[in-house]
Amino acid sequence: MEYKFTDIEQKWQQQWKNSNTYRVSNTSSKPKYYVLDMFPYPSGAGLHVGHPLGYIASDIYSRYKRLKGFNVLHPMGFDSFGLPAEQYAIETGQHPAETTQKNIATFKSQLDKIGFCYDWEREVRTSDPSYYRWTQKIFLDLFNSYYDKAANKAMPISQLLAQFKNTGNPAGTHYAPFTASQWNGFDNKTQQDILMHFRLAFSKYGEVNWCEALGTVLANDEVVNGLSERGGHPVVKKKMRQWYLRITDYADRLLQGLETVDFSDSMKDMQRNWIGRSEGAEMDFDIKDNHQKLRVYTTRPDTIFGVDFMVVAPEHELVNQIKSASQAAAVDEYVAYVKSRSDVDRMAEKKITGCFTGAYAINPFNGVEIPVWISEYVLAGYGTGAIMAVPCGDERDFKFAQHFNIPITNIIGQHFNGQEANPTKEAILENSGFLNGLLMKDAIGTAVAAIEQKGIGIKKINYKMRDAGFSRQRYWGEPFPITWQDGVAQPLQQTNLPLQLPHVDKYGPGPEGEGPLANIAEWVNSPEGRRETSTMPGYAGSSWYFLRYMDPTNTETFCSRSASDYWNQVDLYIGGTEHAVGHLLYSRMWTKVLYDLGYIGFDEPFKRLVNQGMIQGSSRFVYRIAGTNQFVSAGKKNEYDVQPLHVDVNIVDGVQLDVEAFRKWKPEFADAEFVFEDGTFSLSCSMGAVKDMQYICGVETEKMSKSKYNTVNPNELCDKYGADTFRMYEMFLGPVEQSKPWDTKGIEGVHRFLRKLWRLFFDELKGRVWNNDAATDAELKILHRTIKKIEEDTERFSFNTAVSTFMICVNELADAKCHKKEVLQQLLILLTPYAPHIAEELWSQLGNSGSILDASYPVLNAALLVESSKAYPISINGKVRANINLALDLDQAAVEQLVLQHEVVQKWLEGKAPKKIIYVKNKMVNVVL
RNA sequence: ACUCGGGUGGUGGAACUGGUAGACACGCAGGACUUAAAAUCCUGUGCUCCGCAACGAGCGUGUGGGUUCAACUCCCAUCCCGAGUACCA
Repeated sequence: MEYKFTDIEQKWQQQWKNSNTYRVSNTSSKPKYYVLDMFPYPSGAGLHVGHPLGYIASDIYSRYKRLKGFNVLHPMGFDSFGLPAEQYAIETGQHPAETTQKNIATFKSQLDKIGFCYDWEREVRTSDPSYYRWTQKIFLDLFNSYYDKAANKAMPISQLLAQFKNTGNPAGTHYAPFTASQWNGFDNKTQQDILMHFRLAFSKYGEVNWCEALGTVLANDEVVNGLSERGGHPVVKKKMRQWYLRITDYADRLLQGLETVDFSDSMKDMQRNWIGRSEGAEMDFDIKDNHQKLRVYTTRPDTIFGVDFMVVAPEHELVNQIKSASQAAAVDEYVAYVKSRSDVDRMAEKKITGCFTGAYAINPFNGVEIPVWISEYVLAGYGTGAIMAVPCGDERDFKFAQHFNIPITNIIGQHFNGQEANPTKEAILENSGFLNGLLMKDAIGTAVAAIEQKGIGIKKINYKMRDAGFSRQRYWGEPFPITWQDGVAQPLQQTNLPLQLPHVDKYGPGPEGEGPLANIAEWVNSPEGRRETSTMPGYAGSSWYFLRYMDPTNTETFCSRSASDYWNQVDLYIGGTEHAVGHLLYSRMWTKVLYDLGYIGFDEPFKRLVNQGMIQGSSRFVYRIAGTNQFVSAGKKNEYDVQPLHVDVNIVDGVQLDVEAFRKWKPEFADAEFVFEDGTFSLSCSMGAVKDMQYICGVETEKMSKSKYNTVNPNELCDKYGADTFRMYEMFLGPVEQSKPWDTKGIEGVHRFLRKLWRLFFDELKGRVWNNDAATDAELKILHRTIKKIEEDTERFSFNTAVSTFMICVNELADAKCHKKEVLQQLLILLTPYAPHIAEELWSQLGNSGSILDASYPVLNAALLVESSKAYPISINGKVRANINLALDLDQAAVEQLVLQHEVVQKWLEGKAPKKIIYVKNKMVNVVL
């Protein structure tokens, strides 16, 4: 009986489906465990071998946890709203709903082929109205909430409204103060406009990243180097009315929350950098001969006496009010120049530019007059849009001063060499008035105190992170449940949700930069007013999907409190690093809001995050002699004028090209001729493969993509070797977290292992070979060593070494000719998470009924691993020279005595006594001469 | 430039708290079975040297130094690769 993996896998996949093996209940006496994959965007290309890496890892862990007695939630769904589907729709004339439907079907069939244990009854799709009605509902919650700074949490906006009515807005908030009577005197529009400044989801005119080619606004993290992340189109700044999420109010909690979760250091670091918290002070400088004050932000108030000039962002509103008559023309010209420069220009050439405004600020501590400049290196959007420049301590300020010949004041003595700025905090201050003699890092506090005491500034914390843009001028996304009446946003009643996306035939942009929805008059003009025509961004639906899996069919709420209380946080979340600052920050924020509003009982969504590495493609090249249909082997390519062409990796064995397959690959290569590695030449006529005539391809590691012909379809590997082999091979390739190029070559080794395992049970000739004999101690030792190692490896996500452990175990059992059920049965349970199909099959062949997933996990008998004595290496001065057999219960003194009697040790000692003998229990003995 | 990872055989990678570096697998070489192939099995495989051989010696984890009886592992310096951020005051 041989290992017929195709039959076995089909049989069990069907069996699992029929008996609902993977259905999960929300009521169980078992402890819960929630394993989640970042759900995929169902693109038209289907899965390639890179995608399932994380899914296999999570599947292994889920099955392992289930065997260990947990009630495991392991769902899957689709992030099915988004730009590519819409782009594809425009290109092919199909509706995104149709293509999405088709793509999801392909994805699901591919996933099922690998044998994942998803509970498909919990599947979610973000583009389903039954799903996005809740995305819209949560949006309304965001819209109807504000961040209460005192309580440090989100509260219903009705509370704020009551406060405005009764006591007004006190001084010190981000909005100008007003009294209750003032508030009550405002008309509705004014009141609503003010409330808009507090809502967590709010609308305002703002500079946005506008991408002309895509016809939409992009979030900061969707823009890379001034180009769109998708497609690489230029992005410009544009003023538009947009929706935003007030994520900046959560900056501190997003930062603090990182302390409570188990993410990798680099992941936490990326989030910290993105949030970009900095502590400093804001202070006002009087402008000479002018009533204006210039407010700057600095993290180094200790350097206040080293300020040689001020720099204001060119867009700053103060510029026009303070520029002197003589400098006005130059300032206007410079501002025009800056406006003409796009982000791409700025990135490409960073040169020092600027213009003196003619105005002077007064240093409040010594009355010195400081020239005020404008320059594009100061950003309008950060801090106050103005800085105090300290050239001896800041590199950019220094270069600016040098470029414009501004004299530099040295306040750090020898620490400043005049050649470059020194940003140290360890210097003793000089030329610094009341700060003289203080260490800079101590002077920061002193300076802030003085600033606050003078009433010219306050301590201030700033963040790099901006509020998140939340609207897109696109069709394929969630419509906003908002209508506009006389410039006031009106939320839709919750009972009217979902607000369904209308069907359109044309996806072209609407007028004035609006989205395609603006073209549908009957939709835009609703009885309640004019509908919002933009849609929500891709991250809306993915910010809360992990909650919906807990209670996927609830029609009363997005997720009942009892369900979210039971499943609680995602215990293990697996996905790529590319979502470090996008999805992960947004979903963390949404979770905090839902927690603040009392919908859920936890404020961090993901307890532990594991980032799987990217599997890159390993491309193969053939070299065509320019202008001919002749191809040169890699080793000879330098002798000709060649043009490298990507060749399908699936017709290359390692690096050796299958010449016949190549001729059949594309019609243009049908009569290709070859110059082989040994220099021999082939004729175009078909000829049998001659052994020594090898065509060697070039190799390069690149991103996996169809156009590079380096994609490998998991379906084909499953057909050829079986899903179990495929799963184990993906794991065997290396650590899950590591990126690595795909190489199909080694898959044979894993396949051989599974066949060898099969032969422990069945022999091709003899048939059944497993038996019911009692296992020997030696055999049980092999088993229990494996139990121990597999458990350790699985727990710490070291799946590659776990696969090795299985191989060693099977090799040892085969060598020992051990075919005993007592041992094999336990081994199968260990193997189940990794190779579920073959484990199920052999489990039932051994005469067990029911799924192996309901078997009890083997218990380690540690006593079986203990040896009575052990061979220890003896090293002399760190170098191993001999071995000695020692009983395990010996103490240091007894070991020393035995070691000294050892003939090799005596030879080295030459009659002298050793300095000391080190005995590391269970490891080794070292003699120091 | 800054921050975070990472450099181990021909290749992918093991070595968990410092304790016999190179597990396991691929590849390669040789052999058995076979008319032959496939499949399977066995042996060898870091480098260098000595020898017919058993055996033995030396060198080896990017590079240079240090701590230690003992370093892939810890410390200092330096080079290279990858990821992220990019005028954030």
